[in-house]
Amino acid sequence: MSDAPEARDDWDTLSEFEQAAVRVLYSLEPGDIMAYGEVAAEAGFPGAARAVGSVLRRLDDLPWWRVVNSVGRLVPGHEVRQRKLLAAEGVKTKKGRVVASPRRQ
DNA sequence: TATCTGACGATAG
DNA sequence: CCTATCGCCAGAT
Repeated sequence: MSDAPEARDDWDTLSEFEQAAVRVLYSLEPGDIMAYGEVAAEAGFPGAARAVGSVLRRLDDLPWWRVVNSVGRLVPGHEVRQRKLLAAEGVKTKKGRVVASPRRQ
C-alpha cells in the first residue's frame, strides 16, 4: 500500500532535507500545485527553493509536474508533458504558465 | 575545506 | 512581458 514516503527503497539514503521534501511532495494530491519555495518552507527549510529543484531532478519518481515556480511557470524543458499531466488533473495552463496562481494544498 | 552546479526567487531595466 | 543579475540553499566533487 503505500504511497508512504518511508516506504521508498532509497529512504535511508536520503538526507534530512530530502526526506522532508519528499514527504511534502507525496502529500500533493491531483490538482494541487505548489511552488518550489512553498515546498521548501512546508518541509521546514525556508529559502531552499533551489535545493528542492535539485531533489526533483535527482528523484524521478515524484509528482514533479505538480510543482511550478513562484509565478506559475512550468518546468523548463518539460512544458509539453507537464501541461498534459496537469490537464489530466484539471489544472489549466496558458502560455507555459498555470492559469490560476500556484497555491493550494 | 573549497568550489561548482542547478527543474529557484526577487528585483531592476 | 522578457532578459539580466544577484542572493540563497543543499548536494556533489
